[in-house]
Amino acid sequence: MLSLSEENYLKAIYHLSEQGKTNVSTNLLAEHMGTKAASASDMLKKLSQKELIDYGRYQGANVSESGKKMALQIIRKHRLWEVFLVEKLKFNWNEVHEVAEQLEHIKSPLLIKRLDEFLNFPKKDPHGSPIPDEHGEIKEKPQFPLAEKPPGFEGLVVAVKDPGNHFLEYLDKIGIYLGAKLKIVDRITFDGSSEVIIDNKKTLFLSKEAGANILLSE
Amino acid sequence: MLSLSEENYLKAIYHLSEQGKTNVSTNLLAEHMGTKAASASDMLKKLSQKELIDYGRYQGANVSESGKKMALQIIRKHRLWEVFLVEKLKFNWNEVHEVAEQLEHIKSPLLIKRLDEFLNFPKKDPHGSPIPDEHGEIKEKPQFPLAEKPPGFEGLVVAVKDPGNHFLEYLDKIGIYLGAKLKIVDRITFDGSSEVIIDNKKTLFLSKEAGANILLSE
DNA sequence: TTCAATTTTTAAATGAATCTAAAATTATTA
DNA sequence: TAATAATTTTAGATTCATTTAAAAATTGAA
Ligand SMILES: [Mn+2]
Ligand SMILES: [Mn+2]
Ligand SMILES: [Mn+2]
Ligand SMILES: [Mn+2]
Repeated sequence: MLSLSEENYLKAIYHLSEQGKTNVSTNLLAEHMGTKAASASDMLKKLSQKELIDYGRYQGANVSESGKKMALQIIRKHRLWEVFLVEKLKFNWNEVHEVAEQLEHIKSPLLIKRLDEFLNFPKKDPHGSPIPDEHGEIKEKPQFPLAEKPPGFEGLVVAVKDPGNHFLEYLDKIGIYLGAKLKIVDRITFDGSSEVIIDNKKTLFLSKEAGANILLSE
Repeated sequence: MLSLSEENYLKAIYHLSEQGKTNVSTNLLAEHMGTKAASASDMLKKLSQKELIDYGRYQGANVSESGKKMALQIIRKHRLWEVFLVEKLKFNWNEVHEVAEQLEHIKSPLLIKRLDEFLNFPKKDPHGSPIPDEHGEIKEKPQFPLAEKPPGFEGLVVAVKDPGNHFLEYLDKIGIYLGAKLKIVDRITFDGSSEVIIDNKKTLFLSKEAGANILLSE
């Protein structure tokens, strides 16, 4: 059984791998965990001993098959709890992550099975991220950062790439939500920002950064 | 902020105090926690330093005012989660305690406020124990162990004193549940057992121990 | 009321998770 | 490619929760 710290580190390594980074470095991991490199280095050794990651000194880490499975189960729990908080307890989507960070460590297979049933087997968390099934399988339709699509493109807002608090608050403020219909009207060459229309109604300008963080369906 | 261990020890001291024991002893506490006396002794010193208990070397411990408040908040969370598990996730009443033992440590005032609302402000947990309100107030109607009431007495089953797994399973098996109407028909002098009728239907014999653990309303 | 049994505390160790500082290794750049 | 810079690991401490063993205090029985 993994400790709370082991679970959090393993999840971080998995998430960093997903973001393209292969051979996750000690410094990057420490930064993500809010700890120092020495601590991350110790943990890499420990997770490696448990064969949850492939790791060699100075070489960086990658999740192993069993590590990936473990990580996905933790992520499954995290996202199911986030759905619960929003759907049942009326949390705002920017209030759920911290609490889910705690709830994801509760040990009870029955609890997760029943929670999944209670929530009617949701496929997405409140930020549009897919919820792995009990075997760690993820099915996700193709989605694209708004900033990468040309003017004229129309799609639905299906997720945010990095669901940070401030970004979600900003989306609330400007009226962008999951499921909103969004048409790209123009791309400003000067700064890479986008002019968009939401639900055929409101026109908005989104910075390059915002556009990179909003994911659209085809 | 209290650590997980501190919370569990404090709660244990509170529960033991409630069971009549004044000046909770190191050994008794250790036994309840499944640890050794040395560990309990260390923890008593620590909780005393934080002024959550009144304690002097060799003198035993009693919860202080602030300690009682803390303990009742943890118990509030524990019991709200138990209600959630039974009412919403269809757990049996004998499956909830272990999971609630974990869930009670989740730190989020908003979560508990919303959970309480979601459950429609329950006053009792699935074993009939009262749920303290947000100020730590408990209101409970008088209740009596079945074994202490004479033949002829009629009342409702309102709680079990010590909701251990095996006892709850046993109650399920013989058809006793919270809210059942129960009439005491006879008391057997030989072994202190009781003959009872449930819901004016089924006649049963209950051991002295079982009778002491079933609480009836007036 | 004394002294032996019991209880409680303290001392010394261990393992987990963290830190700072120093050493080792790898990467960069002049 | 050799020195320097950056990264990573290791060494040595610290804090927390636990243990075993020994010492101290209390209790209670003769
Ligand atoms: Mn999250
Ligand atoms: Mn977490
Ligand atoms: Mn319980
Ligand atoms: Mn607990």
